[in-house]
Amino acid sequence: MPQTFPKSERLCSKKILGELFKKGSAAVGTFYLFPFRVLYLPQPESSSESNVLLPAIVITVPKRIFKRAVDRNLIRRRVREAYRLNKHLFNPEKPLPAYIAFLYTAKQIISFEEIEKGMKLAIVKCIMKNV
RNA sequence: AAUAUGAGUUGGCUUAUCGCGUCUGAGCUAUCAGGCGAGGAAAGUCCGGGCAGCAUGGGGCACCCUACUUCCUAACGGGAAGGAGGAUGGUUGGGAACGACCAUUCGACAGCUAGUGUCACAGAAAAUAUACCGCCCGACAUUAAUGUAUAAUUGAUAAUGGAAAAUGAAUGAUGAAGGUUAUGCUGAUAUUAUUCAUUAACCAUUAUACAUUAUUCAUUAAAUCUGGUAAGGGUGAAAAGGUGGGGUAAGAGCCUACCGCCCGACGGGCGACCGGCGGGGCAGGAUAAACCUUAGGGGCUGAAAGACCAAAUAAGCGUUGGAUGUGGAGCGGCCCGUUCCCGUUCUGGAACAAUCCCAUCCGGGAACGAUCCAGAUGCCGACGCGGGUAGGUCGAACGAGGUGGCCGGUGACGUCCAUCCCAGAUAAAUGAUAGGCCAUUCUGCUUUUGCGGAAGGACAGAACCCGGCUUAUAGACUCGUAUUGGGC
Repeated sequence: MPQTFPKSERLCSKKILGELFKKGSAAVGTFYLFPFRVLYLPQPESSSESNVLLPAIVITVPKRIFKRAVDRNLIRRRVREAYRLNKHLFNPEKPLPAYIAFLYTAKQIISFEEIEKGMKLAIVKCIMKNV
């Protein structure tokens, strides 16, 4: 699996984002794992012919905690890098979630090693839950 | 050299791997190769402009902004040069008040002499120069004190003289009761006269010093009144031009010299302004970042502007098809429909009945219908237009552009020439890992040099674009100034 991160793996549609963050939706699965809070949506049944696609993800860093844009940029880039280097953990033969949101919830900037460790655990847990 | 301070420049470098955005070229389906890829502030969003849409006849009011002069600029609240002023330091003139020169530096610097308002606390007083305190002349004769003079009075002391009264004594006189034998004698007590002594109120005279009272005069103080004052009142951010001299009852630009201030014309400067000259005794406290006045400027909204393409979808429009249905011409057989006639029933009316009239249902009879033409309405369907959602394209990366040079200008800046293309995303690219170097901090060994180890790299992330301003900024470098130390 290539370690690329093209546009198709980034969640940009406002509609889907609204669906993902809609409060109380039964379709959205959620769990907490330091330093993330993860939201995900399963694949719709109708589009079963394109099941080889990897999920589209979105990363958020709260502005309320990190006031400066530099800090938010740094965290987002580290999280994205951790996902890019570890997304091979997703087994294409098993059903994958379609959309994932990683919400960064730590109160301070943590190092790349810790983020990578958390990301690995989060991906594994995501697969387990989705099955 | 160090330190402080001001101004300016810079704002870690590099290699490899894996990635990201964009452009170009191959492929034209995977993909591959190459180029480029955050800042001086990208920040705050405080000014100004480009650009875009909307609005808009002219003028005025309101509101907002600007405010020494000249210049630069597309424009500005920005910048440059200058003017006046302030602060600090130095030199210097003067008796002082106050100046002159030099260096550094600061600042929104039109107008309180258009009008209105405000001025806490302190202070006599914060704008009316009066009240108050104070100072001075005068009046009044009031009070008090002192002094002088005169007069009176009272008291004290001393001396002299007199003396009521009291007490005592002496000498007389009278002499009751009682006693006694008794004319007589005695006779307490009492009364009284005289004399003396003591005490002594009191009186008179003289002397002494003092006191009191009254009057006269003088001085002082206090009070009252009239007037003159603005020198003084030490508080305050700010006190009614300042200093010296004269002057005065006390004072005062009241007078005078100097300083300051105001006015005038003259000369210099594009101008702000400056210079000397002449005149004026001097009015005008501060505050306009109070309202306000004067002069100049400002249409409103911002790229989430705006333009375009366009699945979906509502209204609407056009073409066309279908069924329904209207009118005319025309044909004619049934069902059926329409029309007319007859009968019956029912309703209503003619006051009631009869009868008649109107409309309706039912039954019977007669006539019409094919087809063609006309214009219109509603329904259903198809296609197209329209509309604009999801989405996409443009706006949007060649520009008041950068760099270098000549020339002009004190300078900001401008003309010209050469050269370069230097981020362009849209849930939003610049990251991760590993290594080396650089600088910093801590630390071990080491006399230093040096050899190691650890930490970790200032402020901070483009979003339509420019010109500014403001704010943040570790460290390094350059220049100026000041102080200190050292050397020549």
